[in-house]
Amino acid sequence: MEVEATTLANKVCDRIVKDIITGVIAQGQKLNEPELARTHGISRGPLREAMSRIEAMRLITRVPNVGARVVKLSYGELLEIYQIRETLEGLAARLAAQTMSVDEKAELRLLLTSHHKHILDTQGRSYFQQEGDVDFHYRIVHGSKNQRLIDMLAGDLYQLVRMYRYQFSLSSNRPEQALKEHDQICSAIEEGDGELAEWLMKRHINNARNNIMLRMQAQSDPQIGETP
Amino acid sequence: MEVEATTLANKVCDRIVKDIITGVIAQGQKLNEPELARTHGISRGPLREAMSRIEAMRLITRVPNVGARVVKLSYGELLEIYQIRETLEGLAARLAAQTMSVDEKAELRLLLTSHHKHILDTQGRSYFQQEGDVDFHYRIVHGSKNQRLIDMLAGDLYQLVRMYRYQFSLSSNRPEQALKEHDQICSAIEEGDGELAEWLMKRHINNARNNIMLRMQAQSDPQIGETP
DNA sequence: GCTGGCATTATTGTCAACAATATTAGATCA
DNA sequence: TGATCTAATATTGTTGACAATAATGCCAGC
Repeated sequence: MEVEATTLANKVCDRIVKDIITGVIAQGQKLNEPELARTHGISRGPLREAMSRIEAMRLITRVPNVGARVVKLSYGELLEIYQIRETLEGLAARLAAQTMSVDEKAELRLLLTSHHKHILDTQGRSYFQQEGDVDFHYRIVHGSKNQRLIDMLAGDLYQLVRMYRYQFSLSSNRPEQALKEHDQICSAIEEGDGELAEWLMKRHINNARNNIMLRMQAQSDPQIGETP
Repeated sequence: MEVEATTLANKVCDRIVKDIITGVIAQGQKLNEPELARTHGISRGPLREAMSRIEAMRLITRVPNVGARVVKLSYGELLEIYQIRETLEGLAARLAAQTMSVDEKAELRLLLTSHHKHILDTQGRSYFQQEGDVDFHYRIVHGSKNQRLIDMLAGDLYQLVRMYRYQFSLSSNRPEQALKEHDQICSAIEEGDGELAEWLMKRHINNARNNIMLRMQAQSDPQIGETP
């Protein structure tokens, strides 16, 4: 695998994105250019380029002559994202069932067995299962072989999902159920049944959404909807 | 409508995007920063910001320390885009049927009648019908009220579609048929039948795709697939 | 005491020069 | 003649300073 050969703007971009996703830079917070530049030890030029990229993935919003702020997560936007993920990942599953090679299918199945073992080992501690979930979806998306679809799902959209998971602590509380659904999807893909894979994936994401919505309402998050 | 209050980078970004879409800057062409900056009468700073934005909408690709090139359109990528449009605009149609106000529905119907009149007037000259098609889809997308969906479809993806239409001269050669399909979709939306609207929209885009693919194969485009 | 306008400050937008990397041209050698 | 290394050139990446715009604080007037 290739290593470096990148630009300052790229590196700082990655670091800032990470800080936003993990909440080091809070929602709605203003980004001060000189300060940020100093923090990361670079000049404002590359920093602004990094910010342009972050703006493009909609993690910050920029107003000319005013500045940039981190986006605010909201219940409604999470709903929007899940609606889109449902259709798009459904498509990905259908394409994956049609185009994945036998090797790829075998690896996908292998991933599931390792998840199964992991759930048995940890008995419900679900943090790693969350990453496993990510992994499973990630592979199917890439299995679609549709580069633009891959970029959309594994790029910007996925960053947002990660941000919600981090900041709202939305790790799955139903790992066994999720794994069962993954298993069904995997089987459909193995059999090359695109229609079924699509339907199962859409239901899977819909279940995840309902689960998350219930829990978000339960904690009736105080940091949402304010205008400081 | 608000007017200016924007930045140099924004304006130049729009101009370059337009040049790329219309083919003034050709596919695969290298973008020379000093030259481009001079052409537009600005410095390299804002130009690079503009290029970052254009890169984000995937009209150019950038390699660190090497430079930026305009993307090359290909048969395969057009297929990818239409696959995505089919699912995403299908979703938009369903949501639109569920959430559009009576006023919005009335305006949509009005748009169709004006298109109908226009087709009768021009007797098949389809260029304006193409823009009309854009208009129709545009309104439905916005009628979905899903901001992220709107950004995805009316933003980057749509620019690409425009680029293909310009450079491959892919205006519709079946305006009457398209109008009929629009009419069906509009009716479904008026009745609030989301499922039907989604199904009709997907079929509509699928038809458009098949039509375009046939014509692209017919002209057996020479500029596709080369690696100069 | 509050509001409106003005001066000050801070922040963003833009520029031109410098540094680092890649590309090209030429020369040397097999 | 062809290939390879090297020097010259061009292009990209980065920096710090300057200009323009917005945010802040102060003062006068009601």
